[in-house]
Amino acid sequence: MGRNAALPAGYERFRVSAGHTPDDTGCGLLHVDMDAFFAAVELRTRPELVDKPVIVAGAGPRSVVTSANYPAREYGVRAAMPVAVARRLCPHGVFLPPTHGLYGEVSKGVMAIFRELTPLVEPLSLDEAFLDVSGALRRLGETPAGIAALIRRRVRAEHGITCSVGVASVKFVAKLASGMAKPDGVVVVPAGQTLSFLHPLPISALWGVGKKTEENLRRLGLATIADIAAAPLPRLRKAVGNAAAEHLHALAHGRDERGVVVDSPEKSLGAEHTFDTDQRDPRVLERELLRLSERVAESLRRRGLRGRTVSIKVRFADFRTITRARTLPAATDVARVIHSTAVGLLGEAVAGADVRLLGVRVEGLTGEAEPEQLTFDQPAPRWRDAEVAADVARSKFGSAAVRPASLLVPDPDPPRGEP
DNA sequence: TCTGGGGTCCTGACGCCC
DNA sequence: TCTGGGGCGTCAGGACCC
Repeated sequence: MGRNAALPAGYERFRVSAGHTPDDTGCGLLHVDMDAFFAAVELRTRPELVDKPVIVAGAGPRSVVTSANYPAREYGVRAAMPVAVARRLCPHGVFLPPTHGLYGEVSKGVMAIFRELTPLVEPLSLDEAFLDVSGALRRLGETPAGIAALIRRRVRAEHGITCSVGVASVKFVAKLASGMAKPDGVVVVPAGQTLSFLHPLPISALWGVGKKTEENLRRLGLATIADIAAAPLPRLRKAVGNAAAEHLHALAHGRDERGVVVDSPEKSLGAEHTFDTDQRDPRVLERELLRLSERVAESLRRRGLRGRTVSIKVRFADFRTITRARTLPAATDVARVIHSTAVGLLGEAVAGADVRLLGVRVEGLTGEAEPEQLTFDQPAPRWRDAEVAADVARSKFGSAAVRPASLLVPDPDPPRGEP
């Protein structure tokens, strides 16, 4: 849902409006971003709420806002804000629980529209994607801005939500442009005006500059993208490290060689849970690790993946966060194996401390078909068979159909809103 | 204000092997 | 036998993104 920069003063010339379309020759890259996606999807079935502040958020005491419509934003409500704060800012707002399955379906439909127009589609998340349309212009008999308009018409007509589009000659400029187009608009940055578009903007507009990097750069007296472009590389390297310095310097000069990547393989897969109240009972923690391991193993198997490195994440009551990892002799997609590894790591990391969050992640993913290294302590393949059988049962009878016995005892911190 | 859950990438330290 | 260095894998942590 992006960092929305409102259209800065003097940037009207980049906006597409009735009777005005900036020169879009050479602008083959589009960034399409749904407006307040989750909230917009919820409003399709609750049209009476359209002009009211609507906030999509979890129900727990430690939940945060996942999406807020524009009326809610007028009260200062933002994504990632604690729900308690959002309620204070907007006490009469309508708070809705997220329905993730539905967002996934709408997202699929929207991405399908994109793929009808060009095969070069790179989804970034459920609600946004880069499109390379340079090869599709002649076939469609359209200009880039024309394709942007077509996309917006179809998304609205077929899915009942609005989106904003940035059109530019390089990816990250298209992304900045879509943020400025919000809500429900199009911004075109002519190829020849890329630098005059970029240079007045604050450094925080650059992809990869968050709070910490911004502080580091400001300490050097760098405030705008023009300052970054003019700064000597060695100075930048000292402030933010080699990779980030090269990256930011290139972006500040309007250079972004990255093309649209259609299929990038997943590198890791994980699940985590924040307890409603901090927990220190080892039995509760191990049971939560089992639940998380089950979820991770299930989604590995669903995707036909296995992973070699199991890592856990522990956030303590004081918000200090640690990770611990162990690499296995062979890749796995078996919950039992992931869980026993995670429990071992947890024992080493947590000694009677209050735990706020637990996470399990599997990295070093390979396809199921890739050869597996056999070892003497290979877990009995029966565990995997049993878990695959449970997958089948769950797909037939629902996710609660098959659970390990230890997950059936009363839980002091029951998971909420399981899809 | 008091901070979710899903990810990616980078850096530095360290051990191992050649 | 000792030493050094490069390359690589692993691990931990931090920053960033949506």
